[in-house]
Amino acid sequence: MPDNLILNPTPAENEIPKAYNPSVVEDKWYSYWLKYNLFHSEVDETKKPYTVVIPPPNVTGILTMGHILNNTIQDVFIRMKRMQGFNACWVPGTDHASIATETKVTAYLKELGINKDEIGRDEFLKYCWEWTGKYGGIIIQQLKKLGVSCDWERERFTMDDYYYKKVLEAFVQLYNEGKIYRGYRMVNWCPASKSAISDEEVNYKTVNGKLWYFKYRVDDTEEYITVATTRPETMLGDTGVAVNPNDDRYKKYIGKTAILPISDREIPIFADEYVDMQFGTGAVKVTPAHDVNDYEMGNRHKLEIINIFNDDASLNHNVPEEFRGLDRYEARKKVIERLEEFGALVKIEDYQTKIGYSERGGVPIEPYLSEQWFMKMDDLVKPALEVVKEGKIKFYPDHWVKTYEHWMSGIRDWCISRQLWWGHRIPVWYCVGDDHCNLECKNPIVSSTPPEKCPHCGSTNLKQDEDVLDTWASSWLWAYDVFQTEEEQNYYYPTDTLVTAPDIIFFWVARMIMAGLHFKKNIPFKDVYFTSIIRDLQGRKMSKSLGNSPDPLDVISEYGADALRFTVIYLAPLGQDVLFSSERCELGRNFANKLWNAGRFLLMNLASQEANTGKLSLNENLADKHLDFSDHWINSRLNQTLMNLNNAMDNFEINNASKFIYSFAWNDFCDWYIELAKNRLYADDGEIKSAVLARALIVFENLLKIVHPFMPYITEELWQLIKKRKEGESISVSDYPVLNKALINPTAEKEMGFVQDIITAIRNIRGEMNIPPSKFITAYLKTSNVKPHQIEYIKKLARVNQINVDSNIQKPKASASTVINGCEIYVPLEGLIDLEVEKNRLQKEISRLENSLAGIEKKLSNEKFISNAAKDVVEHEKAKQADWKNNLIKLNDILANLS
RNA sequence: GGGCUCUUAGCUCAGUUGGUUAGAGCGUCUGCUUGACGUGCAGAAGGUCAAAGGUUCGAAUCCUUUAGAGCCCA
Repeated sequence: MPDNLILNPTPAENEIPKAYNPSVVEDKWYSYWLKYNLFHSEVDETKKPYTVVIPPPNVTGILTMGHILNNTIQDVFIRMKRMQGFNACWVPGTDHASIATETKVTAYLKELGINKDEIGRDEFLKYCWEWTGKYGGIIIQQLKKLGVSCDWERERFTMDDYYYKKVLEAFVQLYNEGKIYRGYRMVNWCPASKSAISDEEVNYKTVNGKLWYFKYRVDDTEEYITVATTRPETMLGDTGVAVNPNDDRYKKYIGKTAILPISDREIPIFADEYVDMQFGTGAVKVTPAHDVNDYEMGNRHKLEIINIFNDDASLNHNVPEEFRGLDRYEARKKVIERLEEFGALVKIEDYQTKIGYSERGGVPIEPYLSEQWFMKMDDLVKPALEVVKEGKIKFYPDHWVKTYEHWMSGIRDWCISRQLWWGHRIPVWYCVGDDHCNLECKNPIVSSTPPEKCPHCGSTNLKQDEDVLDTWASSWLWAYDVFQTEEEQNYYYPTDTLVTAPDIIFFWVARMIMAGLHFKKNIPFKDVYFTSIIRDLQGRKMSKSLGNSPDPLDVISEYGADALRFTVIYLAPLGQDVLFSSERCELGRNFANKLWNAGRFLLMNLASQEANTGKLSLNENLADKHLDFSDHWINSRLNQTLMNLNNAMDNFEINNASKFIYSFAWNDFCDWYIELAKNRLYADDGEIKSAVLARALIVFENLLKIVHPFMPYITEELWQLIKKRKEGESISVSDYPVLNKALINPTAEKEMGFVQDIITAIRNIRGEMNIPPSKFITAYLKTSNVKPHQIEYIKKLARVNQINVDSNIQKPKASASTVINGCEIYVPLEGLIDLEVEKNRLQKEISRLENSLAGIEKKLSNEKFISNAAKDVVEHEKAKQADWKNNLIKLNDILANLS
């Protein structure tokens, strides 16, 4: 129990606005939290850490609704744990986003008429840093508006010196372990960014394309062999024609050569099992340099490999003059024209095909042969798969485990080099050499610091690899290298919860698990929460190009950060997409306003009490005095809510948690408890008044605390208003309410339920009979169960000025009636009652009861039910049957005597 | 083609291991300036739980099939 409540001297009734105004409150408290450094964490062996690392947004990106959801969820976890006494540490930061940033800077320079290649690497990187400096802070500032409680002293960037070094060291270690190698392979080439990309960065789309049929003349004959292709332009690089060895149509051509039109090249016709006899004509053109399958066939049959593309997918010098320099789609048209002229175009069919697009560049990728760095996946994958299978790392929702397993089982080596400049430059040097070079000088020199000379020949003429690492090959160390000392890593790692969007499960989550297990010999996090995807009301993904994404900052200024936070959580069930529009934030705004007004009501009473008593303090000891069933009931509801809330949070059902809180605050506390409390607050006994108010304030403070992780600003404001706090105190570091199961009180809940049912029943009659709220009525309760102290509440809330209770009461004439748990309720309505309306009302209730009873009687007359069902289920059904029967008899009686 | 998810009130969704008269928010209708709140209060209407079959004393819930929607991977 805290010290005596000291009245906040400031709030007079007229100073508390009727509606909550977030804009004046939010900035005030955010600066306050930062001023007192409430979100900073230091190693403290006496406290248990709770660690979260932010999924680092692109440094030059701007805040999206996805970030809002993601970061609100993280903040709910971290704030709750902080209040629960954990050493909560949330590390924020940003990602350099190699391709995305470089693309933006390149485009910007182009506008200025500057060509990246002309200014060179160093100059270009200066522009990148300038760009980062200019736009890099924006998303961080936006996040602060959301009210997130990150430890800003720990803000990290993947290009920070420390982190940069760690990325290189990881590369060197893996190289020395033989897990990184260089190879000339076919990769996914993005012609827009002129770089290789990984398999995961390719998105396949179904497009309506064509299938073109060409005929190539078979050498030394007048016969032709017809092939089908979706990519005519690649025929310029054809070096063979393949057929299935079992295909009788083509057996006679195997071993002969075909004459490639346009280029006039002689290419072999050969047999390979890979060829699908059903596809097209059963004969396929083979372009080893530009198709993965063709490449493999080319290797098997030692075909010539002719690369026909430049790095921007225009055609190179390996094609006839007239095609050189053409873009691949221009070239396609021209090839088709030429073939048609030669009479080699047989036919064109519509054909649906899947085309891989570069996630970043947005253009179709090109299978392209080039020298790249690869990381072997086999050894890294095995342990990473195990920890998830064994449940050491848990996914929420858990169906992602299957997706993860599926991907991990089919993963190929990871292409980690990118032909870009912005990023972690591959720590490999090559000896350019001089006269003293020997054979070993051909080996790359791999070192996290620049070598001074070639270890083999001593030459200082070294050249660093031009490429940078895939961004994910840096951010996969995020879970621990954001901590910069061994002590910190030992304390904060493994982290606890990762909250991230499911679309980066492979890019990032899987790779962090691999890195954590490999480099730190421990999992990077225990629980992974995969967020919903935010869509618009039509169910479309929010995207810039569609323009269907509201600017979160606009939403915040219109509705308030708390409203936005609460709304997205309330709307986002685990594993389910969310259909969002900013108007939906009315839900959160209204809830904030409800809390505000509940607080306002209590504060007004506090102020008036202060005026009456002249006392500056409210004795909180009175909170245990003059208790009645409604007090036991609200404590029961509070603790039941805490239990539900804890369970929901333990299972990462965060939106359920928000619903429990919402319903407790609105339905239990505001609609019933405060309304009931008014009776005693307006009574004459000063001590009772104080007791009720003190109690209500305690419940309210607990309510504020459980709302706080969801709505930090308004709860801080109210928490500061209801009681004088010391400078630097904050609800965000106050003690979280602890569940007291002993206060969950079935008796009080039952008693309250009965009172609520009676009140609702009378209100129902009032509504049906069109009795205006201003008119007070008389009611009769035929029962012996209603206790005197309940009657005052019923009178107040049902707007009844006189209640007569007796087990032998006679039904007054011309009254509306109903039966609640055996209690007959009569409302005399002389002159007001419409007999027909009343008859219908009763009849409706009777037939509803009859239906229910019929069902239950069928059940109970079934011997198998009696013998098979659990005892308590049978008992329960029997009790229901008795109750309903009783009610039904009474209702029928009332109906029969209606007059 | 393989895998995963979904289909419950007009809309968006809850519904724990099968056992309540299937719930909430929004929307709709009716009434209301009831000394916190009209961003509100009170009341009401609205559902054969996608379809069919099966298991069971009992199915929105478990199983099978079908139809439709979406996502991921090839």
